[in-house]
Amino acid sequence: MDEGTCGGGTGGQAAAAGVDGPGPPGLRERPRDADEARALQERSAPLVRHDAIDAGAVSLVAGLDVAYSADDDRLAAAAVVLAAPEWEVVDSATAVSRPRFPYVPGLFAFREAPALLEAVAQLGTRPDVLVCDGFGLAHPRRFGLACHVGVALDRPVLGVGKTPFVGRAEEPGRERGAWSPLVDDGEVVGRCLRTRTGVKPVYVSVGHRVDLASAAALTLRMAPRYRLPEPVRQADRLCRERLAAA
DNA sequence: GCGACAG
DNA sequence: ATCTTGTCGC
Repeated sequence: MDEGTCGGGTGGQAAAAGVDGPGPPGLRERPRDADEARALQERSAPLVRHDAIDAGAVSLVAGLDVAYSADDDRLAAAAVVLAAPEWEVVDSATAVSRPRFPYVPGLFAFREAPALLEAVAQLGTRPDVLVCDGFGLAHPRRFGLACHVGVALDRPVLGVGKTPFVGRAEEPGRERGAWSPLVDDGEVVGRCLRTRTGVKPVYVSVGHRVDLASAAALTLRMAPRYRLPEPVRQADRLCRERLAAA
């Protein structure tokens, strides 16, 4: 593990009171190369669980996102916890480090997950669900970032992507709440969901310990006003801010 | 073989 | 991801 500077946040100063955990082997280490990374994903994919959860009963959600520096090679990860039903920020943490893996479509998690897990470990709050900016099962090997983070933490995680990666979906109805299945290789790997009437839809997929219907319902509840779920918007804002600071 | 390819 | 202003529309 490289050096990494962490910053606690809004709520608890006492670190590590929230989510943490060793998780299964491999997911917290850096693969030697792309082949090893792919093998690790194939080995981990069977561990993903789909559990139905009551989206309306979820009260604490953590949004996760990463920002990259324009000039140097720093990267900042943020985890922001929001409380339903108004989604006000109740806790947050950040971690600054360097990418530990090159950007390769499909191996995205090996780049961002280490810093994200570091930020999550700093939280003083234990969220019911975590939301990643990216995909879960909607991935070539059915093990995208949301699955990687979910299995590593053994916590409920879902992914919300802004642009399609794998699979195809028909254009959902124009109204908020309309959706269509995201299908890849004959398999439903996610859902194309319209969170705002007349606005480009988002792509929801299962990360871990949550099923697709629950993930979509929760995504809609977390996005009462903007296209992206509030936790993701807040995490996006915080990691950029953290990068702007020294 | 060629192009596409989450952030 | 990042480089980047104003502008059209609800």
